[in-house]
Amino acid sequence: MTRREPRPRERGIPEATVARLPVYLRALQALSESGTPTVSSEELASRAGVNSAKLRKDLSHLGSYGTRGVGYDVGYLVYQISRELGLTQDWSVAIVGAGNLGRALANYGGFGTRGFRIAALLDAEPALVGDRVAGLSVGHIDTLEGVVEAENVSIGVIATPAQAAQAVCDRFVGAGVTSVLNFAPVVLNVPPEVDVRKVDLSIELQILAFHEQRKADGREGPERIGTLDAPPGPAGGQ
Amino acid sequence: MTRREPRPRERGIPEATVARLPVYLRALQALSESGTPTVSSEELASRAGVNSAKLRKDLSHLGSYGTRGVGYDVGYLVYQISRELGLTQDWSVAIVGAGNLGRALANYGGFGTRGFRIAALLDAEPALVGDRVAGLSVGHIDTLEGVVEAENVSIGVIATPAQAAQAVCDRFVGAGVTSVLNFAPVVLNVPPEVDVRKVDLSIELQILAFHEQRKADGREGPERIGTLDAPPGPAGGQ
DNA sequence: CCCACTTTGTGCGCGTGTTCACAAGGGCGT
DNA sequence: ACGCCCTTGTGAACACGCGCACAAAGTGGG
Repeated sequence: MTRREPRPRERGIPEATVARLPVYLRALQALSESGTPTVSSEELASRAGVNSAKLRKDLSHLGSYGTRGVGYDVGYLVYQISRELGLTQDWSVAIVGAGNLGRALANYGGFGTRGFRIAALLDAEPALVGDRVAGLSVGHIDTLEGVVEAENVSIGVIATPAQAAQAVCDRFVGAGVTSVLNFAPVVLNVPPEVDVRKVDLSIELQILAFHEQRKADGREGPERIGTLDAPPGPAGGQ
Repeated sequence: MTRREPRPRERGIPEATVARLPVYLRALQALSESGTPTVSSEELASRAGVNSAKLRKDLSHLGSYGTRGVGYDVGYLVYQISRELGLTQDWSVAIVGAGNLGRALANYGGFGTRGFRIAALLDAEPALVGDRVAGLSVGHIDTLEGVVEAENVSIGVIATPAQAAQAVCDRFVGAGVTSVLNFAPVVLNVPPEVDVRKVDLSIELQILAFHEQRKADGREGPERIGTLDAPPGPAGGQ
């Protein structure tokens, strides 16, 4: 019934590959700027921090853009990857939350790569409205729907506190936004046609802490050291 | 030879599970605060945005902490997950880069969850040194090694521009830091014993753009529309 | 004390992703 | 024009993660 199709891979590029294409693109752009005309899979893989076989398989999903015995033409690959990622057109982005994070995002060098345009930076706090950040003026959250429509915003960025995130998300969705990038530490509920990606600082830190603990355990000897281990007990916890 | 062991899963918890534990933990903490004593896998899974079978399997890696017919004791699970993630001890974190991003991170509510202590916020820019952010004073980057040693920092956060990232990383590693959280858009080179996690805004945006383009293609009709498709050509790129 | 109901814990099949290893293909020197 | 050497593209084996579906286990009511 509500069975979700495993997304029949609309045109054949695996999700894992899509996630790596931007990394390749960045490495290629650096090569391009340094005037390098061609690059081997080995070299590019090393710069992207991946295995060269994986790189070749990833690129093979886009087509046969390499030349055996030579490598890949840098400029050509940049173009092909950009096109595949949809960066040959401009995407309008609206950021909600003009705190430090929202400002950091807005200042993030033309949003890291060309292809993205910040249509608006909005906040609920009247004191912030009107501030100038990265060449644009902070708008009030109530203008969200208007901006989304007028500027044809398709990607919404949520840089608000956790409590506000779901409400902002709902407004984005209601206004027609179909992709959301969420920096707030909450799980967002959205209709299935909307894509959500989450960036969560504290989760990343906790994952690092886990591995760090592993390493520390190893160093201090594998014997269970005297953990002051009176677990709350399944009955009385909290 | 340089064959990398596939990491024999030191104590049995799959990486994918580790990445979800913090999400469960957050949901559980919310339940705990609202006074809920027990929760079923179904309910918790829904709040965490995952499948309930997956949740049960994840939790089963920590041990048998549920009660059949009842569910999980919220307080007890909070404790067990915290312990597994290493959050029952405090980790010292140093942040390099006191721009908007660094400040956003420093202000991130006691770093999202207890278990982390910001030992220092450093920057290379003399004009920023001495600023007070989130109750601490911005230090100079040259004090990095001293701080790492004195405060026993094991996790380094890089919130600098791309050009500076590798150098900062090298200093972290040289000073004995074994986990790095990198916000700069570069691939860091580190010795194998160091863990690096990357958070990259522009990559996330590009992935969203990819899917957005897919959706748009679908809407405009599946026929290849007249892409002004004169690819630079493998010969003349750049 | 037993039975019906609820919910956990997990065996299993499937799809995805990763890596090795090699055949196919193209350039370049002679 | 030929053959060597380099690098791509991919078949196949393997590892991993996911989700279904069900047996095991504990609860509460009569």
